[in-house]
Amino acid sequence: MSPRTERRSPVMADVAKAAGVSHQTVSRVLNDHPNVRPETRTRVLEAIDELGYRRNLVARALVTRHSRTLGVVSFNTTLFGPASTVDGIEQAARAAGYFVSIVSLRTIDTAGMRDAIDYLADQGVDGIVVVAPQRSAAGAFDGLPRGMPAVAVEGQHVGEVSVVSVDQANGARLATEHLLDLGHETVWHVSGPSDWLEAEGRIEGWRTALEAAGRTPPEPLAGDWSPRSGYVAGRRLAAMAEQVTAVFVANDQMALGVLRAFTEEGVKVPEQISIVGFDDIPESEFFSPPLTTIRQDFGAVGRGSIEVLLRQIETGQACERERLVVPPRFVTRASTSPSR
Amino acid sequence: MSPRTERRSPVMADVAKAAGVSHQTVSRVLNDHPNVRPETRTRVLEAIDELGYRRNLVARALVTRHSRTLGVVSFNTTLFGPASTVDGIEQAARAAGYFVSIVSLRTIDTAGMRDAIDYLADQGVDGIVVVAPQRSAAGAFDGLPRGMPAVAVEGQHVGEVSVVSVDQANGARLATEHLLDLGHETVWHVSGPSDWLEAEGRIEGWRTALEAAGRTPPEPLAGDWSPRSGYVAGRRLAAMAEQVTAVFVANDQMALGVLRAFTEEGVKVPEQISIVGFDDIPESEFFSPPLTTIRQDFGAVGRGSIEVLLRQIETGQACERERLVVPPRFVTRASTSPSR
DNA sequence: GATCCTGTTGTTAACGTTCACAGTCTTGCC
DNA sequence: GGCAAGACTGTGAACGTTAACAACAGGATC
Repeated sequence: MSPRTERRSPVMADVAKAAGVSHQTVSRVLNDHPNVRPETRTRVLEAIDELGYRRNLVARALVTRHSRTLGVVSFNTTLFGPASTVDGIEQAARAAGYFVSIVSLRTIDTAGMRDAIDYLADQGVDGIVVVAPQRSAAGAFDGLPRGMPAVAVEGQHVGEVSVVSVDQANGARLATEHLLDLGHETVWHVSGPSDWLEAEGRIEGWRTALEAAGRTPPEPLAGDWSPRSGYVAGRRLAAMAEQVTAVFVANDQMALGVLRAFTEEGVKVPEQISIVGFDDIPESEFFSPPLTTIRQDFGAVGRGSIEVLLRQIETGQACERERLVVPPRFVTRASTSPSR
Repeated sequence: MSPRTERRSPVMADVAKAAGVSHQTVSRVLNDHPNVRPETRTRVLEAIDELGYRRNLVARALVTRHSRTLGVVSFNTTLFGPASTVDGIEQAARAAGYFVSIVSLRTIDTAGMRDAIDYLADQGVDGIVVVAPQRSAAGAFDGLPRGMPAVAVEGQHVGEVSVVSVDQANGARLATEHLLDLGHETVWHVSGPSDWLEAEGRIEGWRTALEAAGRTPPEPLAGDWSPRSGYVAGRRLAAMAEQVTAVFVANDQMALGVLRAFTEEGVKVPEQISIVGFDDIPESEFFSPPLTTIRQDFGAVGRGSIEVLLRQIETGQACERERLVVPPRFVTRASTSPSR
């Protein structure tokens, strides 16, 4: 093997020599500086093309102190919601010319979150998006390196960080009012786990809507987002089928479990009991019956978070905390009907 | 603001000065070199702690030519399968001390794949995992920078790259044989889109099993993985309910659509028609009826791909292409019954 | 007592880019 | 023709780390 055959990839100096200019001129061409003679520019471009030169972004990051990489800390990207949010983040970031480095946590706790943030900060990310849907994740931002731009998605508005989220309470209100409008006396609720902010918001919206209509909210049944927990709640609701005519379930997966329990117990939906879900996962339309639900625009949340974060990065982290709220949308299908 | 209050983060030289050693000794401590006196080591460690020093990984990457970052190119990480695979990849990579940079494509074509790979290569990743489930993605590896370690997940065994995948054909065989064992005369198939390798593998396994049993495979109904396409296929199958007693559907989402169509048409599952799905998504257990299906261990695929990739990276990309096959598992529930 | 090894430390030079500044060459204008 | 202003280009020094090598001590070996 001659050194020629296995030579390593060309650097800026090689291009410079090939084009008969200085490395700095090559740099200028690459960075679109105005003051380069068109003729010189094409000569450099040709040399780049011929040598197959690719700029070394690591070296660039070292001197500019910008890696053009964004960090994302998320929780269980296997779930539809987080997966869609992260997808939206990734698309938006790439469109803006940023790479995305992801850490997906198995469990949420302050320590794990901090480790994840540290890990990303070490890598030299320019900013961090934290999908922090749990109350217990709040402390994570204390460990943020000073001056590191950050955005919380579905998190609390604490400390200095901006927050992007869906208006959970409003979505829940929409669902509950829809059921009340159909003439139901009251609306039961299968909730998400208590330390999740989304679960809280939905409980709040549901409760508010009931109280505004002069009804006393029944005790919510607690689930954990999984179809199984919905199934368990569904069994309990089926046992009280005499008093229950309408249920607002905090997500579509649990709604599926509720539907399954009702089917097993011979409870007819929507004839006996009406159900509204939350999320609008792709499957919901094909449940039996097709599920009326509240759609969250996860993509918009992802895009919004990148928008806020980039504004922070590009304006030199002006620490004005923003709050971006994405409205949910009511999607009507066949799982609700007027009260008998 | 005095320069003291807004001083920037300390570098190795600062630690060295504080500990009264050279920066090289600090480097040695950080990299666990053997030849450092224990006393010196603790002194350095104390200085690091006191100054809150964090090593600059970008500078390190520049000189070592290793970024400890792995690139992942995937397709629509919103779907359960890809999302789970990517999650497995991320977990395994992080456990091995690697960052993960992700590009999620909207559509799969050779050009898009190449761009994605180039993009990641520019960033200086140490290796690339390509989730390339479509035939049309095959050409993407030609654009791979020479010497860049790479692994294809669910891809074809072409060129020089290693492949990690689930044994689709075997899973389909399991499903089909199960239905034949129940006494069904033949098994119909709702397939995935034709250019997907997984779809092909499942068709192949289904066909093989039927032929081995001396049956002539009926024409498969083509779907696109979505519940809606399953619904469309389901309507057609319901119209032929006289001849159809068993259906193998190429994924659980389409199976949901089929179930919905059957429900609308009054076709009873499993009494009239038995159904087997593929994937075992978390929802399947709560379909009506709960779906018998083939479980894919996406996590194992993700972990396996990282294992193969790291072996390639650490042994200096010895270009021996490996082939790792993850076996699927049959999960029996309530959507199948003996032939009437 | 000289020699050699080995453990420990320091010095200098990369890595490949951008930034700051200093040139040189036009061009236009008096 | 002289001169300033602008366009264009080059030179040197960062950025913060690791690699290569040199230097020095102290003990073992002959």
